Amino acid sequence: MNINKLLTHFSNYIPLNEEEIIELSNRVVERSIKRKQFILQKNDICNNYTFIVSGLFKMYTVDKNGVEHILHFASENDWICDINSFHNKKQSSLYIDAIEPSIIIQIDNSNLMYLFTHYQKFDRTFRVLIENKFIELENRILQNISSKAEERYQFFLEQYPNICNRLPNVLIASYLGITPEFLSKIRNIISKK
Amino acid sequence: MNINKLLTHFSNYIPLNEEEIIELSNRVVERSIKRKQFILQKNDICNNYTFIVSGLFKMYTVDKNGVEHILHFASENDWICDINSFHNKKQSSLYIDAIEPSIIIQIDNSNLMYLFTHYQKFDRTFRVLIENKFIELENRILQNISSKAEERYQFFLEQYPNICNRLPNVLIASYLGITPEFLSKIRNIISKK
DNA sequence: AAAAAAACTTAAACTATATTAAGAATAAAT
DNA sequence: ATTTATTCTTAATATAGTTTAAGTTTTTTT
Repeated sequence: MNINKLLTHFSNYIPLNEEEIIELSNRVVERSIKRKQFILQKNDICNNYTFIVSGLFKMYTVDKNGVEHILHFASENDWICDINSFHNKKQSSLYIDAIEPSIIIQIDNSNLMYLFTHYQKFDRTFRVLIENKFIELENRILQNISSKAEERYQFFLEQYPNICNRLPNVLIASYLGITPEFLSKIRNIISKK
Repeated sequence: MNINKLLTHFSNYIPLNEEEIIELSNRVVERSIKRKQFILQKNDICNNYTFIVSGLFKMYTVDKNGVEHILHFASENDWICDINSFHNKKQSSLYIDAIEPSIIIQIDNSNLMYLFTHYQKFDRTFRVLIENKFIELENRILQNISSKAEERYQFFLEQYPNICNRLPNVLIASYLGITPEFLSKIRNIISKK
């Protein structure tokens, strides 16, 4: 059962007891998502925290010229959510769609709030979860303000070995904030070293 | 009393009851910090969450060439902490020092853990705090991967009107990830518009 | 008030990255 | 299996940002 993958994930933070497992299981929904299917679109309110059982997603904006800028990738055992839209119930400016066919488990706003209110553990676990994501983002900012594109690319390959070979370079370039043409040039330079 | 500023800050999230106020008050320490004084240096373990009553701090790395890269500014009613070092008790790669003479209130790791364990409210409040900081960082990443330096500068001025005129341009440039010379050029271009 | 340190500006030469365009290679859909 | 769509590459030209260096202004320290 896919819910087990979620329970194992939680137990990496704080193990859940029987009651918490039941409460959680009753409040989540499993879905199967096709490649290119959206789970969030601009102007929607993001009403779910999404846990990825298997597959791969990208979260991005589209600028006035139609160019995508990728804020996050998320794959198995990770979460994806527009937290700003989710907590403040405001329209999202982001899209989330599947890069690979995926299986996800979602918990919606009211059910998550119920868990937060009735079981301290969830507040705690989601605090730690977001702290870890915050640390990741801090590192990414530091990279962006202090390193050239080539270093950022190398760092990306090292840091995300499990997803980098599942991604076309166009998407990696978008994540790094460079054009695909320039990434191609960088790859050429690296290969000659 | 400066502790009131911290209590008011908390009450913007969830008001504290009498007992919680007492517990909190007994577990924090107030300090006065001079300009240029460090509250965290590289290789130290960050043992405190720091609330700023008044003043202004910068948090940054120093690269191999001795150049500072500013990850965060933090001023009155804000928190500053190397969360990675704090939670994982590992050596920090960051510095935090005061740009202005400042008054701070600190809570150390063991006291914060005590509050987390005994009062759900703190877990909750710190979750929401970090969620908000996460959202800010997401916006900054989006800016960095999708905008030119001029736009990022204009956005910075709009988003932080309270601190931008207290900061020398050298530090703003470092935060934006550009050289001071180039920021000077940008400012010249803007002024001619 | 004077001296020292830090910040700001300008400009020329250089390097990193973007843009445009086109063809080749690969993957996805029918 | 074929077609269609997407991805990758190359190269020439353009723009964004850095480096170096020097002079000026402002702020801080003595």
